[in-house]
Amino acid sequence: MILNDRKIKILEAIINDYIQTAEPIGSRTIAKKYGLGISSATIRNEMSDLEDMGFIIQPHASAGRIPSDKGYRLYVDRLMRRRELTEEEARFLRQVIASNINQIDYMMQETARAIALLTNYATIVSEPTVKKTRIRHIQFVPVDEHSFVMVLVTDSKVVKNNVIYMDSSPDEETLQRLSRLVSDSLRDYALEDIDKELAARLAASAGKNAGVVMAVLNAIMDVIQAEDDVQIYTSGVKNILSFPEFSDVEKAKAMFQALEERDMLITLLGKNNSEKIQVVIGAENNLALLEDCSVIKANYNVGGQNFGSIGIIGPKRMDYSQAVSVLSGILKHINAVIKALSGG
Amino acid sequence: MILNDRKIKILEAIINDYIQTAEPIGSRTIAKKYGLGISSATIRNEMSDLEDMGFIIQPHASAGRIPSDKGYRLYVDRLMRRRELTEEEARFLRQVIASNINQIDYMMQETARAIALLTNYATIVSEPTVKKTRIRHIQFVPVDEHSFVMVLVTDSKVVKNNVIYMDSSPDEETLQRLSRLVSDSLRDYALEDIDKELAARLAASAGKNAGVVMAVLNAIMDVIQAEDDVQIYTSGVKNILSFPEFSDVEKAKAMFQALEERDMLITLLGKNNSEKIQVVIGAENNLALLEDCSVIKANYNVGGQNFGSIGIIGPKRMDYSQAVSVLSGILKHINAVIKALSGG
DNA sequence: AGTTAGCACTCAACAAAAGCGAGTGCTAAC
DNA sequence: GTTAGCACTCGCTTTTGTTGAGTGCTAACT
Repeated sequence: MILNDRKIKILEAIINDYIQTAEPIGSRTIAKKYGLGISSATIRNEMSDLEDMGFIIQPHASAGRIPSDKGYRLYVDRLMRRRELTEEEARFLRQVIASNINQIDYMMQETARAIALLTNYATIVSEPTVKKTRIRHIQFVPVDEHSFVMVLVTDSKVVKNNVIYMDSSPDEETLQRLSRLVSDSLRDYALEDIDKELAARLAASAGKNAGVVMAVLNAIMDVIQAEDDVQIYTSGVKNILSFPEFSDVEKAKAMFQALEERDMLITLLGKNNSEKIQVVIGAENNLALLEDCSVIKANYNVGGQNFGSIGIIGPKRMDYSQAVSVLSGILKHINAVIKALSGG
Repeated sequence: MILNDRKIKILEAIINDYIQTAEPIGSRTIAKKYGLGISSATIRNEMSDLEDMGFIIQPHASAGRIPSDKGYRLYVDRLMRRRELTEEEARFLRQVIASNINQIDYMMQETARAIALLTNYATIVSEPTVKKTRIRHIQFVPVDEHSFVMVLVTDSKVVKNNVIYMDSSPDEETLQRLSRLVSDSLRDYALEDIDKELAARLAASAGKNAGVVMAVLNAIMDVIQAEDDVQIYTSGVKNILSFPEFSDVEKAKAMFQALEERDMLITLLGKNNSEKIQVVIGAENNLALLEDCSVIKANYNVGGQNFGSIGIIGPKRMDYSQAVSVLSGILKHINAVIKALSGG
């Protein structure tokens, strides 16, 4: 059986309608609503074919049809019209990014928020670990008699700070001197390469300030530990409640639960270096808990090897077109900003 | 009519039962389940009195009774037994706080999380603004040719950092010198007192580095702006879905919406200097959207005048006893830690 | 006077039954 | 190849009963 033009038109009508209404649609309704110039009976025959070919499904005998995963796949790959962002949306995204360039982690959180706001879908963002990045600079800043701050800048320009408490914090001069010592000694070390042994060695060279140096290195190791893997931010999870497919509280709860499982989200965002936008439909993600969802995802580049990802999660009948547009729009901005900042 | 001992016992039974089951309870069930040594008919008479006195309500004619706000109030004020935290719970709280003393904002976020985890209620935490705090130290740390970090320490020991981008960032020596200049000039200034005029004056004194100084002061003003008011963190909002009173998706959605309204949460946490734990029951909070909820809240002290608040939000039939215990437990730890850290 | 058994009454909640209507597949005519 | 027509299906909504937990009242009992 061949997928002729008319079948495609009908399939398109079914999918568009279902995306809008979340209700199965029947032949008569298609005939009336979408003037295809053919009768409901003809549509009926074509729909029967489309079902045989696996593009649509009948949830139960006397109901209309809904798209299958395969149907959505066809739609996304060949039918969907990619729409442009409106000037307003583009401006909003630009603004969110521009006003958060000072801290990349914060920027990614805000990005997730902006996407969720714009699309009304849940959004997850992963931020790459700093483990593999190298130390560029360390500086100590006095706080009070008992504490000082260690500021750590990595070569991916991530800034971490950590307050270090001591019985008695060194004076400003000493801190300054130690800053230089530690900074010079550790420059270009990868964070993950700092271990107890190195710490001991460096502490020894600090003479009577060994305790301070030791505390600092412990703090650095804490940073690594805290970041164990990637950082995951979610936003707009509550949007799930708006979709009729989750109007059963139990289902909604399951979704919430799923979206709190770090491991699952990491799997979901996947690990690959593609810079393309990927669409994962329904069971394609191989996660039983999320088989009723689709994900639009893409990677963004943070200095060479380090990829973070952004994913938009919605029901399978999500507005793929919009989600793809928004995601591609935001990626453009992020990549531009990151490139510009990293002194390109 | 007098609230004699027997009435109180019955009221207590009603409330305890309702907290557990979320179902109205009738006289016969009380007689059977709570051996009070009187018949259901007697209980019936007493319940009729309790209803007249406004402590309980009949949701509809042929249903049992549920506690009214007034009933809960009596329960909280006079009947409730305050239970101790288990050793395990206490250990958990201690550990959460201890492992986050390095950054107070992060600590408060984690605290919210811990409470939500322990109680299964939604938790909100507010962190006081830094506007009124005074600058203690400012230090610049180089990042790359185009940027450096400004680290700002206030007298409440809050640390903020902000990446500053320039066409060409000064070299390390210059940064060091400027750090000292700016730090010395601004020490003891309240953040909110930094304005354009002061900025211009200081920039002028920096000679050819006026641009750098100006950028820094803009960044500081950004910090103030970003913090416009208080910072609010929420956690465990999804717990709401577990309560039968929100099993209707629309109601749940309304709650989610409400818990995203900053202004409402700020009102909810209120502003007062009491260090006591306060219980706000149902409509007492004067927020129509949250009239079906109760809040257990308390302030914690961050250096003198600055108060942040923690609030636990649940349905009116929440386990007040547990919530109060957890909150008082955590407050003890937080106050102890903060006092210890602030070099007391 | 306080307590209790007994009874008529109410009403939400559940379940079965009935009817509706959107949908299908098939057939026969165009 | 297309379409009108028709019998049939079956989930949804509405209706109608039925049940049972609960009440208030009365009369008898301690």
